[in-house]
Amino acid sequence: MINDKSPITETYNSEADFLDHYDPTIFDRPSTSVDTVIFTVFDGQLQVLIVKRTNYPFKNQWALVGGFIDLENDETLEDTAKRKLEEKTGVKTPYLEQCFTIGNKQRDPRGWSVTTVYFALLPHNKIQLMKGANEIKWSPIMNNQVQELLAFDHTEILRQAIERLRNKVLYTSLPAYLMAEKFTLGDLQKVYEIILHRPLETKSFRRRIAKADILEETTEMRQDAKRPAKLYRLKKDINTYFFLRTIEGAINN
Amino acid sequence: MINDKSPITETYNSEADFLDHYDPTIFDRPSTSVDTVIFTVFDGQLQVLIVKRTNYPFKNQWALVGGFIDLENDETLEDTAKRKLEEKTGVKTPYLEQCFTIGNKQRDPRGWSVTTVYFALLPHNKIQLMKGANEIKWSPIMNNQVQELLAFDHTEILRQAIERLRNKVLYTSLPAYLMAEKFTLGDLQKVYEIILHRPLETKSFRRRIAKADILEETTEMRQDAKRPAKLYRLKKDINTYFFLRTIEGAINN
DNA sequence: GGAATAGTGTCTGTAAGACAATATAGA
DNA sequence: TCTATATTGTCTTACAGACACTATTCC
Repeated sequence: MINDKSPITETYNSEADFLDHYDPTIFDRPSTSVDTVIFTVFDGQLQVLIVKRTNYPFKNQWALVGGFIDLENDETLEDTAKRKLEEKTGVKTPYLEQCFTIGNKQRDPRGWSVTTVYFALLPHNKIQLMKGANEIKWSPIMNNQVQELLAFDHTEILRQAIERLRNKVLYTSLPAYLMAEKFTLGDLQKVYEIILHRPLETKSFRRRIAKADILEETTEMRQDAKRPAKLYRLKKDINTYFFLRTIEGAINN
Repeated sequence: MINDKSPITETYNSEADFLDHYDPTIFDRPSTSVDTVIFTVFDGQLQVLIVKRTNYPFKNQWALVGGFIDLENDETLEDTAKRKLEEKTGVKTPYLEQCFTIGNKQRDPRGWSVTTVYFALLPHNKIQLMKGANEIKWSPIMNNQVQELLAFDHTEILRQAIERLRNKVLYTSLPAYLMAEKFTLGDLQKVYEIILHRPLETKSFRRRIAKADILEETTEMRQDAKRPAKLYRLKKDINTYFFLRTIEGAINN
């Protein structure tokens, strides 16, 4: 992998002159990819989208949705994430947030590799998984991991992404992005509880959501088994709300 | 920049077989770098370390401390950040946090480029800037920017890093990492105020710091002009403290 | 004593936690 | 009616904001 071309020794007259003679192969570069942890909630569990790899390395192992940057067609890193996400789910504009970047010598057997990890939140309803060449499925998260053995360091990436999500749910309205078009406050609370893995006080929860002012009532009610519940929908063009106080729960110690 | 080698069409017998024949030059890769926004506080101002570039592109312009990954010697991205930081400041283990990664087609005139941005917090005392081939200096931040015209998209990177720092200072003990060995509570409050750009309530501030339990008293006092103040020092092996409540200040709206 | 800075007392306000109480459906 | 879930009332607690007050130094 060591490049034996000689380093730049010439001097240039201007920025333009330099760029005219620029040789991108002089220095070796790490490989660069984007991986997206695509979360949804259903069956009472937080689930993550995984894909079976069809190529080496880690051929036939499950992995997070990701891939290399298309230098021709992707304008930005986020474009790469969105492109891959749309390829697999058909969804164009979900909640997408950059999480962190992992880069080191050992994570890829092919050598130095950098991956920027995003996480996406999708409502589960209406998502039709795009079955292309490879298998794809939702896998439930238990104990901060999926049952499948994941390729590369994806188990660790997943663990860190879950931690980030869980932490952020303590002080934001993020779970709203996991909901179907219409939902009840009970539904939303359930989603918070599934992610946080702990029951919340109903009264406090409703006070918080009311304060955030991110929902609007619909005229409809959900008629389930017992008392009907009012259906809400996320207001248009609403940003994630940041609460000034965190839900009680061990952040420190 | 388009690579004209043909893509992989052969099939391999095993992971090992694949790796034996792996050619890293098949696909073009973006350039990958690390930039670190090195903050300190002195003269009543938040300051950032900048270096004058000696090479193209942006020759002779000021820039954040950064550089390319040394694929041979750096094990991880953070190693790259630490190496560059030590080269410039001589400091080995400051507070260092990964901030975000920017990758797009236009940020570098040489083409697709990805940079992972870290921010570091250093106490100003005792730091001897390492004057190597190039000029280096602290530049005060006013209005979320420095006076110098920075290379690449570093002005924007700096802006975002400041935003991140400022936001985090509202609910953490981060500024403790900017302090000299011994300091008074007044000193610490001043640093909070400089970063937040607003005066804080002394009583509330002291309550918060006491709650965080990150400091220990020394027996010494600082004898300044008027009433002496008790000197504190950061406890050993203390983590950043996360407060459950944010200091009042517009996060939403 | 006066000025200046260090440090405390204490009242108010806001939102979270706890939990009891009430409301509305179907069986 | 009873049961289950939805929804509200309200008391307590924790901690931030406001601001007055006290303490300690030098002049």
